[in-house]
Parts: sequence; structure tokens; C-alpha cells
Amino acid sequence: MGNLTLRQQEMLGFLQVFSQERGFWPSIREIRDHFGFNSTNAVVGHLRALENKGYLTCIAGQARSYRITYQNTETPPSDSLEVIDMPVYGNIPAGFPEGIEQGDAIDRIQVDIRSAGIRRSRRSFALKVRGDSMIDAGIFDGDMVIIEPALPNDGDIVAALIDGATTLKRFIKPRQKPPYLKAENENYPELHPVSELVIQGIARSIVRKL
Amino acid sequence: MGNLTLRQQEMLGFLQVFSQERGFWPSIREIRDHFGFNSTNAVVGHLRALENKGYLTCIAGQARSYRITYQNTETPPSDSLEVIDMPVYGNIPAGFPEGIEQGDAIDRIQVDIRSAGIRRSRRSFALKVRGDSMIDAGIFDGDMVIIEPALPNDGDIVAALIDGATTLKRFIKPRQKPPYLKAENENYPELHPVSELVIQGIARSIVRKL
DNA sequence: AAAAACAGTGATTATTTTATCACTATGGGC
DNA sequence: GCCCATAGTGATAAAATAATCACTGTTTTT
Repeated sequence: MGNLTLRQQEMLGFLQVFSQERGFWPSIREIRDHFGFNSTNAVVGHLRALENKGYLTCIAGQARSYRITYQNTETPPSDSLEVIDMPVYGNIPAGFPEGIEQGDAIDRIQVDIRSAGIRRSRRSFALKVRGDSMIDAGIFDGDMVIIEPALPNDGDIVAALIDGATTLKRFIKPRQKPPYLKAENENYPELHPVSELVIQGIARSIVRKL
Repeated sequence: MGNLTLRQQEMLGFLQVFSQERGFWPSIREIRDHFGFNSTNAVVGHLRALENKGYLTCIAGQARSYRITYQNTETPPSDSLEVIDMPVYGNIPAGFPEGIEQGDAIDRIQVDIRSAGIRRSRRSFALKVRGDSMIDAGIFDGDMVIIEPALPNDGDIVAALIDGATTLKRFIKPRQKPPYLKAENENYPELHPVSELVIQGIARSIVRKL
């Protein structure tokens, strides 16, 4: 399988995108127009090249009938990743983790545990971020943060219960001093615990839908 | 959406199976031969009927270009999300996206399609971000971006091939002007296409492991 | 320096493919 | 009985489309 020139990459990319977008293959004319050629022959040449290099199969004499000879990507997952299903909460009510009704979840999400950086058999869940208090850490309003219930270490981003609402903050544990929470946004003050710190879990990963 | 006759069901089923098996749509002749008709007009009649009933869209005057418009009966059960497995690339080599050797993937990730914001049956993949060119969009070095091959619109974040390497940039398409790429980092210049833009797909979501 | 691969124009031909006309026949419903 | 949707045959026109030939450059490789 030879290497492709830039033009051939473009050609193959266009074929791919077109067919996935529209559901059928482009005709040679449509390819020509897309690239702004004046002759269909320029297209034919590239298709031949792609065919010779083994990236493409054209059915001779038939319109719009190519076939990209890709290596079967659907290889059976070699060591299938373990996927777990988690509820997504808009807010984690007091009393967590016990006593959460199934209906409190606003959604569900499924990710594999390795990508999410969590351990199995923990009661992980996801939290939909509200507000911009962690914006300097790259966590935006609307992001989903996957939370693993665990004891936090210094520097971890945690879901914490403050005034009955769950917020995302960075957990700071200075030596010889009580821990406190810090927002990653210059406009927000540090939160020294007036009474008690209720940490609901450590943020392990972020999923943002663009 | 009217009911289909037996013949029409057979027709629609054949279209679906054929396109799935072969990768392109059958011509009217091929349909005729499959059903053993003696006239192509019999096929045309059925295609019209299917179109009138809203199951099919034919692009007039173009060969082999249909589109099945009805929702696949296998609607994913609402309570179990559909999870797909995607390769993770550090860089998408030439010849994208086909012809990628299995070994080119540096990892795999599994997410449910709704959380990832992608459509089923697209050959989506993930890309490990290198560099800080999208830092102002909240995409950091080391993030995994889930890419769906598609034609970009103005403002989409896309994976683009520049000098043989894949980078993440924002796609800008001004009216009446050629599109260009823009990094989301003040220290980076705009990238006006010197030759041509190879867009490998649209970024749909981000997964960051903390 | 020569050869080979790459990239393309322009024109022409052959074929595939869709579209359309006229016509036959069957069964259901008002 | 009559109308209408369904299901076809057969032929022909119109278009979209692929394939081919001859030729001009450029770049890369030998």
C-alpha cells in the first residue's frame, strides 16, 4: 500500500466525507466540480492512482459505485474495554450517596472505565456542571464531570456539597492545616469551611459535547 | 407515512440490504434484474410509491442516489444507550481515514453515541490533542477529541490535515470568501489555505482525563 | 540528463441510467 | 358499474456518466 500524495489524500478524503454525508457516492463530474477541475480526466487519473495503490475499488462502467478498501476496523475488541453506565445528576442532593432516587438523574452516560479513569465497583456518577467557577481549569458550564466517590488528595478537583448544592471545586489540603476549597476562577473567593466539608467524590474526567 | 404493500416492503428491503452489502446503491436495472421484471418501469413505479409515502428520497436525474428517510425500526431502546468503540489516534496519517493500520491507533475509547454527540454508523474516531492551539476554546494538550467525518460548517472545530499532520482548528467560512482555519489561541496566526483544506472531520465532543 | 510519476486540459465516444409515453390487468371500495 | 391504487410490459427519448485519446506541463527519482 503505497503512500498517497497530498492531492490523492484530498481525493480520498472527499470521497469519504461525501459518501458519509450524502449517503451515496459522487459522480466523476461532482468530484471534478468540487476540486474545480475543467476536465473529468483529471479525476479519472486520481481514481486510477488510488485504485492502483489499493485504497479504492471502482466498479468499471457503473456510476457512483466505488468501494474504499479499508482494513476492517471492526476487529473484535481485542481486550474489550469495560463500559459502565452512570447516572447524570444536575445536582446531588443532600444525603448522598444514599437515598438518591433513580428519578433524580437527569440523564445517563456510558463510558469505558479506563477512559474515564475510574475504578470498577465504585458508585461513580456524572455531574452536569453549572456555573463558571472552574473555568480556569478548563471546565465550563454544561460539561459533564465524572465523579468517583473517594477521599480526595491535595489538588484534586472534587464535587462538594455547599449550602445544600453540589459544586465543583479544587480541594486544597495544606500541611498541618484544615483543608479548604478553591474555585478556579479569579473572581471567586476561596471557600474555607465554616462548618464541615462534605466531599461527594473526586472528578476523574470531563466529557464535553461541542 | 402510509402503509407499504408487500411488494413495496420487498423493494425497500432490497435497497437497504444492497446498499449495506455493496456500499453503493443499485441502479434501476439492477433492481429490475433482482426482481425479475422485464421493464425498468416497474421499478420506477415502486420507487415513486415509496417516495410518495415518505420512505425514500430519490435525487432526480442522478444515478444510484437514493436516501432512505425512515427511521430504522431498530430504534435503540431508550433505557440502554448505544455504546460504540472508537480508535484513538495520536495523529491521523496520510490516507485518512481508510487504510489506517490497526497499529496506528494508540488506544481505544468507548462512549455512548448520545453523550458523544455523534450519529450511529459513522466512522468516528478519537484524536489525542497535541499542543495548545485550541486552549482558548477549552481544549488542552492531552485531551481526547471525538471526531465525526462530515462536512464542516462555519464555526465548527475540525480536524484538518496540514503539512501531513493533523491539527485541531476552528473552521471559518466567510460569506463569498474561501474558508480558512483559526487557532483558538491569541499567539497563533490564522491559517489561510495555501493550497487546499483537507478536513478530516468535525469535533463533536471532548473527553479529558484529569 | 533522462525517465518516471504526478497533475491537468480539451474533446470525443460509448455506455449506463433515468425518465416518460402508451398500454394491459387485477382487486377493492363506493 | 366505475374509479383508483397496485403491478406490470414494451419501447423510446433524454440525461448523466464513464472511458478514452492526444497533448502540456511540473516535480521527483534514477
